[in-house]
Amino acid sequence: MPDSLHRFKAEVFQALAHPTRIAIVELLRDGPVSAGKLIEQLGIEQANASQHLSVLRAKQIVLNRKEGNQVLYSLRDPILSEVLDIMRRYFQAHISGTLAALGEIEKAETVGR
Amino acid sequence: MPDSLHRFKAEVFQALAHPTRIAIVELLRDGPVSAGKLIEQLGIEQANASQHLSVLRAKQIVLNRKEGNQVLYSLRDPILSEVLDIMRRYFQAHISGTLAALGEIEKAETVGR
DNA sequence: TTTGTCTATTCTTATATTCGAATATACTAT
DNA sequence: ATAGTATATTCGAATATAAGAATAGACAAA
Repeated sequence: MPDSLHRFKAEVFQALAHPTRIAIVELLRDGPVSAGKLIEQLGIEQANASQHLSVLRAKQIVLNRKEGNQVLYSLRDPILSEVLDIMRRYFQAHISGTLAALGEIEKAETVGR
Repeated sequence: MPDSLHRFKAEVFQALAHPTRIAIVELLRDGPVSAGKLIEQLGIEQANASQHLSVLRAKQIVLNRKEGNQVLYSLRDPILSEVLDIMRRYFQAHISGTLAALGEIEKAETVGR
């Protein structure tokens, strides 16, 4: 039954399908970071960050351990950094088209008009 | 502003964050396939498949071209297959844990109880 | 033109996600 | 104990996504 594989992958993608959560994964790339530091870097509400961390925890993207007063988060598997690296290449290969598709650009389209 | 990059990546992940759409991408791995063939392989409602294809089109994951009566879909960039390959490795590395996390297993947890 | 086949869109309903605000819990220090 | 700091959870409102049913459009064959 291949669909449980698909479901699993879909859940991982779903967990990564938010700008804040991608930012979190990238911040964890070089080693564990405390929740507080993450919140500071992200510049968002504490509760909101905590919710996103909760999503990543639920899908086992990140691990957390208490360190005295605070909670250290880390990437469970660096393989996920690889995925983001590939996404970076993908992005670079398609910048113009994808930015346009995302509605980030309306200029340069009207050059020939 | 790094956040537009994050937004872009998040949108791609979002597009892939559904079992049916993952299945579609995998079916397109070895070359273009018609919408009809896809629907047949997926075994879902025609309308539903078409909606998922629409999502993939909107995010530029797939390309489509009319071929007489039908519409041929293809992967825009095979790099996405790579991503799925990596996901497969990720999955294999964490099967038991992730299945448990996805609630697919309750057995073997009660061994020591 | 009419009919049949293939594909896309729209509509509705059900469910999920996201956010901020408020609250709760855990640990440290006094 | 009490107070302070760090983190998590709960709640409610707004928005997004998913599915089937029904409909529409595009092309091919007669």
